[in-house]
Amino acid sequence: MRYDKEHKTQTRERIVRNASRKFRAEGLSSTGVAGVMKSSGLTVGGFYKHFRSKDELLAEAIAQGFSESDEKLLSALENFPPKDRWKEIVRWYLSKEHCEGADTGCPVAALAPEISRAKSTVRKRIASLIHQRSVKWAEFMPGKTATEREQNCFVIFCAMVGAVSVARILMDPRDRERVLETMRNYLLKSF
Amino acid sequence: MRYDKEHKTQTRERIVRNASRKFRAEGLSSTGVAGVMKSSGLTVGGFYKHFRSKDELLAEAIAQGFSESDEKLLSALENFPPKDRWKEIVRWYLSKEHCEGADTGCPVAALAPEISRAKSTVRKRIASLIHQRSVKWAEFMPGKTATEREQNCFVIFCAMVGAVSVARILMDPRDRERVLETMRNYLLKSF
DNA sequence: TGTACATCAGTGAACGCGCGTTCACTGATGTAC
DNA sequence: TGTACATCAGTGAACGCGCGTTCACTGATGTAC
Repeated sequence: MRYDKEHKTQTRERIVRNASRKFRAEGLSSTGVAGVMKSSGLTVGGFYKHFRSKDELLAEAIAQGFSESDEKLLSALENFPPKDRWKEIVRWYLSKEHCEGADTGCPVAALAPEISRAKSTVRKRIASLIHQRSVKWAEFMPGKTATEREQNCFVIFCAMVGAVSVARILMDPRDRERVLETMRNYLLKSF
Repeated sequence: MRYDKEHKTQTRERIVRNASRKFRAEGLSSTGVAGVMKSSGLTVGGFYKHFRSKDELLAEAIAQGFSESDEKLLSALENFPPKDRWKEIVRWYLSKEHCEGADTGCPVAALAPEISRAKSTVRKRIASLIHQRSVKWAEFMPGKTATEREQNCFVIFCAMVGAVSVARILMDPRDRERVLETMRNYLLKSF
């Protein structure tokens, strides 16, 4: 073979990583296959040596976005005592950095309505990822019982998704910060 | 003239109304000018007798979506005593009907991330509509002072946007209903 | 009252462009002899 | 050790298609004379 054994795997991962950012930054239908390949230093033709279709890339890129943003979050959480960890999730999710860095942030806040219009194979996979993450996050959440933590997890998660989605529409940075701050204060004092 | 004086205005309004639904149902970049004209019983060519560009239609269609869904909501509110009106807003926004009828529902829940990627002329106009509506809704919201009501309005609005956005991704109707119900119960008991 | 002309909402073909996908090809390497 | 061949990640041109936009045209009507 022309390249070492791991070369293809690495190229594929690079494509997925770049696609993941492009999708979150520019949206699902505005991001093209050619652009993704170019941003990975490749040409269009090679795409189908790695993926069967754009939809296959889509699903993997969003999955990558979940694990990427989760990894960043969960490793930052280690420095906090278990009881305060949910507060740290709230602070990170509703931070100026996350609001401004859609390309490296939560795929749900960046793409929710477009995902709900995607092919059901894609939708199904993302729905299951949301579920998985919700279970993972629930253990950090406030609440006495597991059910309570799970419910609070969904409430807090959805509330944050909405706040970031709305904040990102606003043009004035001060307006954006006000939306984030209002939600942050509210959530932190309510649980 | 070929048509009566009001004909052109009526046609334009019809195009905006149809576009408004199509945008909310299919997304901003997936909805084409030709499709909008066809759904209004017209052909592409005539579009530019009414609008300077797709972006001009976009802004007006989203504005139309706001006033349409607000009108429906506010008229339903008249049957409830002022103190309970915010609860009715929550019940409507988090209803199964609203979740399933994106095309006639709140444009923010249906389009937030795509709006935040739109041209700044469009974004600016929508941001101001969100602001206006927030002021209008605030008077129904719980809270002792105007500031408190305004803040609660943003918290409740964002939380609902997130819940509907997330619910719409899920494929199982029971999962969707669970997300909506959890948020509904939470908001109604928290203010 | 009758005729010629102006108006203008709407038509439908055409424009260049970018899309997702296909395909014959390249060329550096590993393998067989 | 040296040569011929197979492999296969990546290339780049081409495919049909739908997009936003333009434009010469139509044809029913109102207006001028």
